[in-house]
Amino acid sequence: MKLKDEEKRIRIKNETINIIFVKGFAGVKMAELAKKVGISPSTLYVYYKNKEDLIVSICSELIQEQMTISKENFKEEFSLELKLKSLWMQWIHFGVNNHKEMSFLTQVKQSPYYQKVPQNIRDDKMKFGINLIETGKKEQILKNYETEIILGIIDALLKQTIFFITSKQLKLNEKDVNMMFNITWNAIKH
Amino acid sequence: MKLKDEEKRIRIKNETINIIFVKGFAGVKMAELAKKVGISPSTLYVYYKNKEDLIVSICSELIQEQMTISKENFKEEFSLELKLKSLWMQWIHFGVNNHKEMSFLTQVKQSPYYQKVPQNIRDDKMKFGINLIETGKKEQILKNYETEIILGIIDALLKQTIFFITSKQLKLNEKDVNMMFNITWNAIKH
Amino acid sequence: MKLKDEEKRIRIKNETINIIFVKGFAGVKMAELAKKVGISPSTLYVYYKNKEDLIVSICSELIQEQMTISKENFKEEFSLELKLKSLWMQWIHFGVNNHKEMSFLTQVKQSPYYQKVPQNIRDDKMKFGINLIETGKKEQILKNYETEIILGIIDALLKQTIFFITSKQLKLNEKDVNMMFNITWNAIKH
Amino acid sequence: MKLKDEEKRIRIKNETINIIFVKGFAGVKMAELAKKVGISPSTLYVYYKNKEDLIVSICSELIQEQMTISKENFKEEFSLELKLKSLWMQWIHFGVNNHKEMSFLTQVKQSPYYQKVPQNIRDDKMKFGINLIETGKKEQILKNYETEIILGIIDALLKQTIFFITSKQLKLNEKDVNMMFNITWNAIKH
DNA sequence: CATGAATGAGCCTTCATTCAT
DNA sequence: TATGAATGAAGGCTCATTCAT
Repeated sequence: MKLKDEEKRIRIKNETINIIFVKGFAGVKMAELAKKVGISPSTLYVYYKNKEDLIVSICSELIQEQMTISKENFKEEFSLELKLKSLWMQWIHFGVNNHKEMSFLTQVKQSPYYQKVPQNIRDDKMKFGINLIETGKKEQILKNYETEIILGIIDALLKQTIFFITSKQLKLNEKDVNMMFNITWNAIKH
Repeated sequence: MKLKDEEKRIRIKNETINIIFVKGFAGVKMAELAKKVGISPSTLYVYYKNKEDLIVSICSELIQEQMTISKENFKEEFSLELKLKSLWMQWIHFGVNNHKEMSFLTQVKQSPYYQKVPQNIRDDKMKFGINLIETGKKEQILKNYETEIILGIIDALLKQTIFFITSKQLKLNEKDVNMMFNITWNAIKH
Repeated sequence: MKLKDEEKRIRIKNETINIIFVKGFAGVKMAELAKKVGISPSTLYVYYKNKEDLIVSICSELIQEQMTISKENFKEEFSLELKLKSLWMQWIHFGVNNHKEMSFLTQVKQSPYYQKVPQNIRDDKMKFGINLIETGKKEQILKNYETEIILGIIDALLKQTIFFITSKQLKLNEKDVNMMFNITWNAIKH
Repeated sequence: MKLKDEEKRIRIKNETINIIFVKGFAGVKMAELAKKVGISPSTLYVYYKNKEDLIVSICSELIQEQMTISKENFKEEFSLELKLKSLWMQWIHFGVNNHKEMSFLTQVKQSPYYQKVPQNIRDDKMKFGINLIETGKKEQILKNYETEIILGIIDALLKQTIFFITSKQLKLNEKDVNMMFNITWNAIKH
């Protein structure tokens, strides 16, 4: 019984992400969402308090999934460059394999709903990277830029790489992805 | 006989941009917009056919303004690096001084309205940069990456720089902006 | 000066009739009418007090034109049958040559505007026919039905004949028109 | 879970017909209609997709009701004259007892909405009469006029009869209705 | 828990008419 | 007189949410 419910909740979540990917943020109509999931509109309200709760919950879950992945496969014995590269690759994989989810996050971040995502979740999101970078700066492996700047550069080039991969015109191979990482690394390393 | 007021059209435009900046894309309600401009809702329809026309027209105008600026102050005698840096600085200035307009464009691009912006306007937007880059590749000053990749790298780091400048926490000085250009230049130069 | 104005009034009238013929009664938008006439919407209000006045005035004028035509070519020395046939032919001609005007009248009669046409104009409309019929009944040439019934029968078959002529599928010749009159005459003659 | 209420749909239908009868075609305002039915305006959209659907659906239903009635009580063994008279009487009864519905149909037919009534429904409407008439022409009982002409004559006199009966001034008795049928029959019989 | 009908609040848009020149 | 901009009043429709079963 409990399992079945959880499965329905997941279907709602996936369908929401899908609709936003296809029709954009304004395309999420509760009635249409219900129809695609194959349930009644009012049943949505059994699983989520209201539309805001639906969007914010999914958003929070996605952020936390993203964080969890960062922590896995993290080898303490790697050099900073390798640690970062390993993270980079994981993020690329996550971004490419969860293209729709990334699109969802991008759109929610520009909407008023993002304000409602609990502060701690929004904060935690970057903590992992921040730690890594601050260590790198202390050990004088990374340039002494403000942490936000280094993070921003990584983030900008990472997202651009994912965009390249998922865009239909370009077909990036593994060498290209390495190249993009090298650009990033050269930009921030001492 | 009152004359249609170009100044009024501009006020509508600015107020629209302002509302989108403050409340996001879904916040544009024709009635509220009219109120802020100080006219009657129906008067909006004297200047713009409907909401879509309002958004799309403003978007088209902004893109064209942006292009016009690229063409000014373009010195044929400069080296490629200086040409690019000059463009870079202009774009930075434009982006920083037209922060709200940039936010408007970003949001429209993710909305279905962007499809309605005339194709030629959407195309022309990048032509200027494309020419510069292809010349640079021919002269072996730039790396032989696909043009879209070089453009994408420039675009990602440019936007990130503008974000740094306009974000409240960071206060980038001129040296920092130069630094961001150097990162970009190093990433694409041979 | 006066002439020019009158000519403009007539253009407004004709365009109104035309629009109703093409787009139906709901199609008369003051702004569109003005555009078709080639004047400004506000100029309409120089010639007609408001929309109701426009419709009602045109309607009244048309009814009176129709009446005037009945009186012309009326030969006192004709037999009743010939008088009626002569009227019948005139009405047919009027209806066919003023197809759009007839359509206008038909539509106005079913609209609330018709209530605003002065009672005396609405009454007078039929007086000519009424006199003829009452004389015919007295002289026992026509059946002794109530006058409204005889008038109604004539009216129904007359309009149907006009409809036949103006409908695209049927092409009535003169013989057919005579035939339709004979049907009518047989229906009412003693 | 409340069940969609067929009875409510019928109330909407009747109220629509009523409003058009009293206020004419332009008088149908969704909000007012809802008020008269005793529901919320948005509830109308549960039963009909939009205003056009409301009008067109009701129109189609009425046409089909009218056809169904023609088929009932049709005696194959009757002579053509009796068959026609039987139809005539049924149509008269229908027209008189469904005065408002007839007024609805008349008005819709002159509006652009009528174009949206499915072609097959519009076509079928007359098929019954057409068959009867063509048979009559073959058997040389009816005059050899074009079928449309015979149909038109019947239709014109039928509607006029209904108008006589429902008009307040005249009170037709059964004899008068017979008389009107005889006029019609004489007009078309050989 | 599940549902589909029902709704109120709100939005975009139209249009006859008036205003100001 | 002629005009085009300006507008208030209204109408159609949507949609998140609740009601009643």
